[in-house]
Amino acid sequence: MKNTPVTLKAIAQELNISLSTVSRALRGMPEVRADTRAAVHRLAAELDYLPNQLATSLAHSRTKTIGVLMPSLSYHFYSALLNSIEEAAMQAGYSVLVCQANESHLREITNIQNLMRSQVEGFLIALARDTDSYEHIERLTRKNIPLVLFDRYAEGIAASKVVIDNHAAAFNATEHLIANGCQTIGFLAGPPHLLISNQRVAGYQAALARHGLHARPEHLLHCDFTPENAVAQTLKLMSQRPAPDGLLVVSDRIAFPAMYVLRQEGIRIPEDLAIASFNNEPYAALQSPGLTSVSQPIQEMGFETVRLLLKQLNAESEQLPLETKVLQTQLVVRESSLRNGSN
Amino acid sequence: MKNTPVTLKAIAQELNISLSTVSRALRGMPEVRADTRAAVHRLAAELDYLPNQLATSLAHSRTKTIGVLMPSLSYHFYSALLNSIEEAAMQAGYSVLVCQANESHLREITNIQNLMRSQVEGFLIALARDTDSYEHIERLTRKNIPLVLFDRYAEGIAASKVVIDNHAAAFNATEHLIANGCQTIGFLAGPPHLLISNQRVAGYQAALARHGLHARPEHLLHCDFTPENAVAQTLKLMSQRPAPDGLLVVSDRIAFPAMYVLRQEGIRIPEDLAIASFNNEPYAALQSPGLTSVSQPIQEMGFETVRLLLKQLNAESEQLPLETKVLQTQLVVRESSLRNGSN
DNA sequence: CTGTTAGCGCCTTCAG
DNA sequence: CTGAAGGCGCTAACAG
Repeated sequence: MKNTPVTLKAIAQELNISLSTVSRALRGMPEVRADTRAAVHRLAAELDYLPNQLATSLAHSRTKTIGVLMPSLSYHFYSALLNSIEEAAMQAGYSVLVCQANESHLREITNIQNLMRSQVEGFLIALARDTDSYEHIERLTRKNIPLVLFDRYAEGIAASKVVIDNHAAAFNATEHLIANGCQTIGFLAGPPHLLISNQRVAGYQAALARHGLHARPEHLLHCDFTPENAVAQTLKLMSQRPAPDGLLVVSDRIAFPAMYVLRQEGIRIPEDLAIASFNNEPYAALQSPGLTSVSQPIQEMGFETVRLLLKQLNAESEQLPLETKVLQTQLVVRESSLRNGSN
Repeated sequence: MKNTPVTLKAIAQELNISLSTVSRALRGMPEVRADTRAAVHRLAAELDYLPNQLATSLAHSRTKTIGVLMPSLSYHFYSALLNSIEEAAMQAGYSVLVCQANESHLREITNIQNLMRSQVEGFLIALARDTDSYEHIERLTRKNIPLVLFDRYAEGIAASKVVIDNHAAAFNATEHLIANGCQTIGFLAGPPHLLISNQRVAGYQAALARHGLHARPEHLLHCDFTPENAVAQTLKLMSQRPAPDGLLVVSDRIAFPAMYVLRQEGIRIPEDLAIASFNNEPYAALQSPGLTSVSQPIQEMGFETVRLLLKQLNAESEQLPLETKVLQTQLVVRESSLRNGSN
């Protein structure tokens, strides 16, 4: 026997009062007599009543929900970011609907549609690795749907965003390698169309130029973020002549497999090859040697992202000026890039 | 100007036909004339119509959604599991609503409530670390709400579950250490009330007993899964006399920091201390030395979990017999536990 | 083949 | 302070 769902109507009938009175009592509206309110609450508790959120949202035409689109939750960076986003959203009284694109452009598109169908009031998006056109995002902005991009964005999308200064961070990290005696610095980059990767490449190249070092194209290799590919590209890079004595990596996710295979190959870090990377995942500190890495303010990024979205959600006017929040990063220096002889 | 949401009614008015005809046309019901169907589809596409899922679900009293409750998505194991669950659910035409408890009992309770309010049709749950009473879960089973526990379960909950044989896996791993010459084997366990941890402890102790080795209580230490605590407990364990020459760890999440601090301390792996662990996360292979670890069939676990839930969702009778699916694990042997001299 | 009606569970006027 | 009525967007009989 299927127990009939406990609804406002059920409670009302049981108590021989009207449905609307029950609704008011349960929502703590002041104009309900104390004893009927008490009776309602008692019965509701007893029956374990939970409001049907679908119905509430439908009636309100308001879900108090925001959609979050992540490239992949298997990256520690994004799952950590999700935590801060969830917390910030909760504090503001919003729920979060999370989707992962699994780095796929197609999946990103269907995820956005699903979130739209679920009537999310706004979007928080970091682009998937494979996303190389942006009509699905622009469709959102055209409809004036509140949207904030974070971390992985793209140029030309008319949306607010929360990002770091990738160019500057890469510039600094490269200078750090140079200061530690590196003369021939390689770069393991992300996919060629990934903007934040390209910005980091540009910063790296600018630093080389600034210090009169030659940026050799054969020392710039692209990776797709899989460990296998990272290993392969690392080996390829090290087979170039002259071999690099320094290495900047676009992400710890690539740096870890790289360090692994370098150890296998008997290449000493940092003596033969100094390494610096991005994201400063917890595991970077647990490497031997510890991995020098650009730390991103994950907590702040999550909070800022939500803050910018809330601003749009609460805005009176439709056309809010776009904002770009650039967060500060910090190079966390560990042994992987420290050479005794230099600096 | 806020663009009025595009609804069935809007399309119907524009086309001067009835709302239900539009509905039928859009859902591909056969009894609609070809040309009106075409007109409807054209306009819907033009207006970028997306059905309001809240309304659809309300009308159907059916959300085709299952709630997934994870201890934390920052653990690679669980985010990988989520991927396979999402895939299996999608194949069956279900959406997934994910929550993370952040290892908190309280958060787990509120997450369940939120998912109930969202009218999920069933639950997939792995218990949070801090969960040590189960009324919130039993409330679900009492209401006959479809539920499958996976990985982290508890005894006495009347629910189907998908698990591994923790006792056997720990027994095997311990025997493997013994075969590699370990005489004094320590165990870094999880929190004292975590069933799967206790099962692993029992398996470890059984293996020791089987081989006539003494299970010293001072060689069994509990960790809370934070890296800091893992480091502290590792140091504490190694300060015991006699010092262990073998170590079993309840999870790679604890083994990684442990290996790190052991290296810091100049303790050689596996020469001084052979190590084996659980979960076989991708980083286990990237460690130096590679970490021997019990591999769980993540994909299969996700699929089985969904399959058992679907069975309940599609069941005619209310009271389906409970099922427990025990999946096979495999000890992936790497250098961390291999000693040349022994075996 | 199409329109009308009622209803999913809840909220919100508007009367009383 | 309480009840009745209408509506949120959609589906599902029931007529025609």
